[in-house]
Amino acid sequence: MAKQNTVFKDAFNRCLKLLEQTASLPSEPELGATLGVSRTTVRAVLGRLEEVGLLAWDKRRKIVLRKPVAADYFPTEETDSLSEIIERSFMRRILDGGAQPGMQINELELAREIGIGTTGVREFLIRFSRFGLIEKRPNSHWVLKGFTREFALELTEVREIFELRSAAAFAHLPKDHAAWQELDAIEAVHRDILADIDNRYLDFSELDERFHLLVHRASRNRFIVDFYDVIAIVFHYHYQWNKTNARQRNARALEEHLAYIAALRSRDPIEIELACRQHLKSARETLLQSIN
Amino acid sequence: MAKQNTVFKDAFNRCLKLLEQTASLPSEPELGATLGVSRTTVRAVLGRLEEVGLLAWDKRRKIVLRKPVAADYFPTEETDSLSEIIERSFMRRILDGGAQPGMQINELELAREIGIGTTGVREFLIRFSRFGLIEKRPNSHWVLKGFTREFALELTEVREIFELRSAAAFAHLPKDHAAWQELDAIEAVHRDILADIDNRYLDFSELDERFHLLVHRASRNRFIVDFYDVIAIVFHYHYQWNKTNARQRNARALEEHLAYIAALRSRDPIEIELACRQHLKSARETLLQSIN
DNA sequence: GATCTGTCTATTGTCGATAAAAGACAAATA
DNA sequence: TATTTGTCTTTTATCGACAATAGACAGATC
Repeated sequence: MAKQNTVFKDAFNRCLKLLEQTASLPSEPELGATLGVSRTTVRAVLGRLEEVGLLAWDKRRKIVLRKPVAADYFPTEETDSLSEIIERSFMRRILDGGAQPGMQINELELAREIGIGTTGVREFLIRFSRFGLIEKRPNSHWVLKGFTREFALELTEVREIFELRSAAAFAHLPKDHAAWQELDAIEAVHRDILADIDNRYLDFSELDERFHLLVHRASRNRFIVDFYDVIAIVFHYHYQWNKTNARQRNARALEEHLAYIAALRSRDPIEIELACRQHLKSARETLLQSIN
Repeated sequence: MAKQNTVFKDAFNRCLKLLEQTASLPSEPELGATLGVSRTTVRAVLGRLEEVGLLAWDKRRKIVLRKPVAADYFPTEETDSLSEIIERSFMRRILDGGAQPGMQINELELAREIGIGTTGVREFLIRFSRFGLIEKRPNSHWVLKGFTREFALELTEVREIFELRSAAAFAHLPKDHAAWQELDAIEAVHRDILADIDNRYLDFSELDERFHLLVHRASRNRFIVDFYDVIAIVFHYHYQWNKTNARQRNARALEEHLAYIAALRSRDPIEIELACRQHLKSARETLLQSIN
């Protein structure tokens, strides 16, 4: 096969979700915009919906015939794009400890294990190299530098420089800037999660990313914003991996975020710096604890 | 062809340089270490040297038969690796102004124009994307963000943060650290070039990179050191492109470097910061001038 | 006994081919 | 007249294949 049709399958699944709530579907361009795919894909989805008897489709008339059931959905394994599959698989290896620093990475072997072609692996490794965890020896193999203490310290050093700067810049955003509204929304989610912390503490990871990215964006500097990708991926997988004391840890981080948000609202540089430093310090400690 | 033999050709050319100075060649492993290639390539080089009558090769005996002439060398176009070719070609497009911000980048078209396969182009674009000049729309094209004023400002902002920090760290390196010797060597080259500035002002570009990279390394932070790649590539091509007042500009930068080096030697944080800021300021101005 | 060479295998770099997905344009419809 | 649909072309994502290069191992040589 030349190209996986994951875009189609994922769009199809998301379209089924829409079907659960409406009696008919909108026009092709509108549907395309909703699902974030091209009309070509929309038509393929509609075609399949008709085929399995979910939809009567004739030009502009798209009538839902029955509600979708679980069996109508494509399995989730088939909707993940190649890069998602390989990233997860690769990070698991690194974080699960099966991978020692200094180890060689073999493209072909990796490709076989994940069940994809070498091109995919190569492109992934190139993209991934910017996270500083691997390094290429030209005309030869990649070397795993490993998720070490040094890595974590170097990462957090730059993070702290950038975030302190971004937080300071946040205070200078004009009052009508969309970031303030987003900050309100984020704060509300914080309170929601805290109110039901025992059940929802795992929602923190995603919220954490959303909040810090918002702060970094205030720098209006693409290099600072892009660097947040590195932090996000490390913390994302770190949260998935290290679940010890997760409830307590996340509760504490949520409280720190609330203090940080309040400081941002105050627009007082000193308060902002204090709250930011306080939170970054515990984030660093959490990360370091998981290494040794 | 599956793979270019540029490694072989480049090693061959560098081996010819060695031949100009000796009457016989060392063992295969030693030669490999000198040229930075594997024994396989060394043997291919030796084989060719024998073929063209430059060398009598029998096991350990490798006697030079005649001095190489210009015609023995492979043309330099053939010794550049694919990534070098494509990088140069691509940067020329961006900097020469033929490329407007917002423009779409077509992989196939680019590949045809440069005369390589699409895989090479894709991998290059992925690697290149970390420089912040292009951006990918998934399942669709790349977008050129362009070498704009905003780009230059964002780049120099981060550069200044990192370099000030690295310069401060430099002062704390132990006295016997190899960096101090390298600093001496770099200073000597500065004086050499200044003494013959009219003929050698174009040597500045390479020296500039060597000096600033040394400073950045003092941070002992891979993210800071890696970021220097972005700066290096931009300034490298910028120097090649914008030759107006190059002599004067480089002479000034050389003087600033000397003051900066003296400040580093003094280990006085305030002097270092002053000299560093002074130089970074004029570097930024030079870069900005070339844009508008 | 250490290093070198001959030989062989393993791995990377690059290509062209092909299905999926995006996107352009004109005719149809409301 | 503004959308929508039908049809067609262009472009990307992914694969497998193969030459260049790296690297391993045993026998040869100093």
